Amino acid sequence: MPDADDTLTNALRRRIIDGEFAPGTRLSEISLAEKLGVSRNTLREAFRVLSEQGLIEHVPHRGVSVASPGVADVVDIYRARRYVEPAALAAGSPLHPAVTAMREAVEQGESGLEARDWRSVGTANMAFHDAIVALADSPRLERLFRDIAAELRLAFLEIDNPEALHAPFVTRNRALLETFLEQGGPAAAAELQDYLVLSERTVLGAFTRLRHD
Amino acid sequence: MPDADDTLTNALRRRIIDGEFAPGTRLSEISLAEKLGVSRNTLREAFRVLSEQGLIEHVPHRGVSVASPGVADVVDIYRARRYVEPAALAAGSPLHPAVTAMREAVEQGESGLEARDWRSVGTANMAFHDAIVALADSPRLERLFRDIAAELRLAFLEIDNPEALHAPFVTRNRALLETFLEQGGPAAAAELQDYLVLSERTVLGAFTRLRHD
DNA sequence: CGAACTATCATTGTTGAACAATCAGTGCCA
DNA sequence: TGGCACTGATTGTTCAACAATGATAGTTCG
Repeated sequence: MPDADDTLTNALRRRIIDGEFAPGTRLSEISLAEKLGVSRNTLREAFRVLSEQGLIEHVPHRGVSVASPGVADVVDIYRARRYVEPAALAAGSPLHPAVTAMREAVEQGESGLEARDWRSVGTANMAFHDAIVALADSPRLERLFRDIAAELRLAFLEIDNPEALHAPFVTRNRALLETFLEQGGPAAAAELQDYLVLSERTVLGAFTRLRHD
Repeated sequence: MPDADDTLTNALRRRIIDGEFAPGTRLSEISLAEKLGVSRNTLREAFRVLSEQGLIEHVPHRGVSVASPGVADVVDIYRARRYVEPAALAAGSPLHPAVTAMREAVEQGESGLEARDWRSVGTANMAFHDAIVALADSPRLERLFRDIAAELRLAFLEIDNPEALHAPFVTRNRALLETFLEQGGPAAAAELQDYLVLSERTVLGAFTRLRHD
């Protein structure tokens, strides 16, 4: 749920997340401005925003390129997730509106699994964890997670084995939701810790298997 | 330790944090650009960055103004701090380089207290907590804290009773550091929890005492 | 032959002026 | 008094130009 306005920034953001520009791709001001039908100055403003969000990297006098998260980034992203998500879940109330979003995300993941639409499964997984963070009712933590989730999507794009990446976690999401509702936040938080460790290991495994750097 | 480059953005950032523009002040593009000796376009790019960092608020077609954190913001900021700082301290190693920074911050706070230089005490306090977050070795959490700390400074500016705000925490910082070194991370984390609750109460108290909204 | 140097070129950084789009305040009118 | 068009100011955006920087390629010299 990124800020609805800022049309250009969000359009560019979506394109990047959707993989239209592969991670690491250099984004030329002139050609991209022409492609998007905006002026260089306007495009540069959008660049500054996305750069601050970590979606693109800006090297002075060398332009911007789509971020291409490495192993260190994935490790850091999961470290931050472990700081935030379990604590949010532990303190979250089962009556919180975000629980509805959690449930919907689980169901959407299940139907995506059935249709073997891994892309949709990945989106549902992210929505599930976004809902967990929303339990904390903290705009600032939500912003952090939004940025982190976007970076993670770029990492997923690099891996390009969506089934192994997303499919295993649909049933885990369902189980986590049930634990949360039936046994309460702290029990679910413990389960989420293991969940995140496994998820990180999955991503890192696919990463190092792909390119050795 | 904000990104060293981006001279204009950082210059503006520092001016805002230093209170040159009071919270809520409207920042006119034309006059400010003239004042800083840059063009409107360049200034707008800096605006986008600072807006993303939460230091200024941007309302479309109505310009930007210096953020003026309210009670809800302070509450949220402390919520986020409680998520991050105690956990970082609990898992931190006494051998981490950031411990040196913690020690230096404590000493700087003590000498500031002696000189009754509350401004310097406030800076030292922030540096202390910044060092705590640095224990986690997480660039993304550090970025979160950097933004949060800047917002908090704006809230402090609004209150304008620096002694009550900063002085009580110098001895607490010293005590917290000793607990961390002598009794370990988890004990220090518990102490920090209470510390943050007290700090939040101090800020909120001064806030509601000042303006009832 | 290879390495260092230099010239060229493309791209980014920044500016200034211009105009459209929108908001805020004013005064008019019913 | 309450709504309404009008006006002025500010922001949003574009364009063209130039300076500053980095990358490339070609050249020269050891």
